[in-house]
Amino acid sequence: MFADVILPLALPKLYTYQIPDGMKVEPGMRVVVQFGKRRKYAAIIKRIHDEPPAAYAVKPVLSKLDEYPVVWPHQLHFWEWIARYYACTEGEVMNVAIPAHLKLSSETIIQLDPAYADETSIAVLASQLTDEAFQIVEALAVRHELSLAEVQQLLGETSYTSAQAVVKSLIDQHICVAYESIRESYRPRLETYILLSPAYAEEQALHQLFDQLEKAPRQLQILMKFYELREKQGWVRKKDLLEQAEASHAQLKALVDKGIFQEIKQTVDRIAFTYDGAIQQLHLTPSQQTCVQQIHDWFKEKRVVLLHGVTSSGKTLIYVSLILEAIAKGEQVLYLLPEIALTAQMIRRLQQYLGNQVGVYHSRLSHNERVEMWNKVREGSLQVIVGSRSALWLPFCRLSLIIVDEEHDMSFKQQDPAPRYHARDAAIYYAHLLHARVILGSATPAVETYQQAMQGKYGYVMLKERYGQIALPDMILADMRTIPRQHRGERHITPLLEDHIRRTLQQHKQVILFQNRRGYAPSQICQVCGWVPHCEQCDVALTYHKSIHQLVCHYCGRKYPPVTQCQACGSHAIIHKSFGTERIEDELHTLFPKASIARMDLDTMRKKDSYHQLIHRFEQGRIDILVGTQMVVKGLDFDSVGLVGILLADSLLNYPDFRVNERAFQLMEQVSGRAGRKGEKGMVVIQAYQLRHPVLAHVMAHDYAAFFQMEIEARAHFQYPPFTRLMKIVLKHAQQEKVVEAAHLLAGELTDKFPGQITGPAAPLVSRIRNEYLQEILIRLPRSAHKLQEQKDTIVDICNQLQQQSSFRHVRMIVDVDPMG
DNA sequence: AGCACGCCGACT
DNA sequence: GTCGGCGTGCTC
Ligand SMILES: [Zn+2]
Ligand SMILES: [Zn+2]
Repeated sequence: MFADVILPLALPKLYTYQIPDGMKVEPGMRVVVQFGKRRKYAAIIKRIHDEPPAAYAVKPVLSKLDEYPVVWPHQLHFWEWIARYYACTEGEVMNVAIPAHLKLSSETIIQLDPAYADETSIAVLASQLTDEAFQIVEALAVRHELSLAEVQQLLGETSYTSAQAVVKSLIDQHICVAYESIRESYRPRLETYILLSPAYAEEQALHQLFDQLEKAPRQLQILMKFYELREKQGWVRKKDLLEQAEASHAQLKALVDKGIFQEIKQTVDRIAFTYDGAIQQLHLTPSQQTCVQQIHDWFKEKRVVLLHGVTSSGKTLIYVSLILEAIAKGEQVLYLLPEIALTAQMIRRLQQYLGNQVGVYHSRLSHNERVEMWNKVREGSLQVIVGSRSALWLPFCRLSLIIVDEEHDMSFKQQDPAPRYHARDAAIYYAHLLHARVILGSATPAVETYQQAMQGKYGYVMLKERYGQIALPDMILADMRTIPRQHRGERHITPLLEDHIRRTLQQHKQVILFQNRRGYAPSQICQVCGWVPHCEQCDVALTYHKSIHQLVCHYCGRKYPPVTQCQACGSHAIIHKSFGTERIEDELHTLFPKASIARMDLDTMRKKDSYHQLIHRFEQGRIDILVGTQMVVKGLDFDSVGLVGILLADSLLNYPDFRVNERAFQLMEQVSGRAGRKGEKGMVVIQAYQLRHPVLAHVMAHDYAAFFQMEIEARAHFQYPPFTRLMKIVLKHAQQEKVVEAAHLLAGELTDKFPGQITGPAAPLVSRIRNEYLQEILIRLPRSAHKLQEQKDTIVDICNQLQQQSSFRHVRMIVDVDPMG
């Protein structure tokens, strides 16, 4: 029999190995195989068959690593679909899908040849070998074994030749021997427990023991404590006994040596499920009950339901209700959140209703913890998982519901290593495969999602009621031009915002000021109405390039002369403006010298725990004004925020990205949701130049439907999703001329094949990253599934052909299916 | 992704 | 003449 296996590498094909007679394996099990000259990997069996390959000699499966499959057959189908849809290899999918500790690869270990076992024979080598080679021999004489990595370390930076070359010559001279070592890296956690020897089980023997220990009061004390602990919890951990009896290791060891105690090692869970609070009974309001009923009705005919609920409308309780039903039926539920930071908060809320039936899974768990969660989900002993997108890869055995909360959030799309998958979209496909259901939850649904719901492809349930009668905040626009002319450029807070901050602080309430993280898109802007020129073809904001004194479109690369007159109001007052991220703390300090001001962004939150510390300080009221980027929008459920300020809405509105409006609307709506508390109305001040921007009007009115109507028309007119599907090819190379040449060639070939579907090539806004120049090509693909896949495959072929040409071998090409920007 | 093989430049 | 640079191709 033969096994087609997936190797954890970016290889386009499966590889076939022979299964030795008597080895019992199944698809989904990990096996050790040799791949290439020496290296060994843990590969996953995808298919078992009896078709002997004719074209090559087959190598045998060396051993099996699992008694049970670590992934289910349905997962293997899912991986295959992901690889095809997102144009990557199954090996790359495997690499993101399974925990690092289930992925094994061998390392080369070297030893001295037995002929050099004694010191004299080694000493002889000193004169024959290079310094580096002899250094290795000396180290081996002491340590017996070295891995190739250790050799590299030993030679360090002083080495001119690679460790590999030195080792190879030692092996060729028969001074060293090498072998490949592959080891399981998962280590179960062991804890030592203390038992009383069976000999003392009898009462009589026990009495004798107490008498016997009369002369050893410390040991007697330990024995007494042992009884106490055993009585209390039924078992005795060594650690607890030592601590509570205040005993030393030596004293306990004496008892073990005397044969009174026995030590046993037992594997224990790393993740403690220790929620011991009261389990709350779920009470739904009438409108929430109706909502649950509506979801059930939709599920009779639809796989996916969009739950459109304004902030704090109690979406979580709806989820809890559905989770409880699934648990009762013995089924599993996956609850996906866009960011790891949100999982901790959510799990605390869910535990109030579900106790210890909930687990977390995300990439910040330790490698060993991830393996343990993996196994619990596979066995079905854990029914509910809250996690970030990586939780989608867990081996669920009875998954019946996937909840994608904050489904509009673009961080569900994986950016860098392939597969560049969208967890929401992937979850919907996975649910099809498993006959499971999906709930997409959001206050501001993604345009694509809402469109599907409006067309009847998804069920749609709206939850209007605001929980606890929290009123929507008052919305105020502040004109940036009210900053006195002489202070323009140095001041960024309008008199109106300043006034509202002052009043809020006087009422001892807190202020959050939002600043956009994506900074710096230099553009032209009308000073009178705030109009910004857009590309006629792509509908994205044009960027002003000072060096060439031209406006550039970052999608199609088209250049325009600078505008001199506003196309909206006719004014000639056009200026250049960069919507960057200003450090406004100094300004705040000057305006409010007594207020305590803190900043929350990726840079200041880099240190471990600084995030939680800051939140804690804010909750305690020790921070008056919190300035932050996107981080302050997500996740935090602060209670006493009186005012939220958006420092410069234009920085959200002018980014060259076809989704800007969607992003801006979602962000401003979400920021607004932070203002206010139970019973008290909050306030939101939006500072902007473009006061008449349509997105702002919809935000002011909290009118999602109107926003959607406007946006969907633009998407239709400019042929963006959901009316087409997009594919982006990013080319990277250290030399600008090289990427530009490759990009133009590629775009040319693509245009031949798919006329009218290609935009670009063009340099993106950030055109150089880590010493590499970038070029991007955008391709519009049809919506119908079979044509789509066909065209995708052709595009990948064209890319590979170009890559094959020796002059472009070093141009990196990254294919991004359904890109976010 | 490794790893080996193979073909050209600067050194013994 | 050799050593070693890395460009090219393959791995069941
Ligand atoms: Zn104007
Ligand atoms: Zn354009």
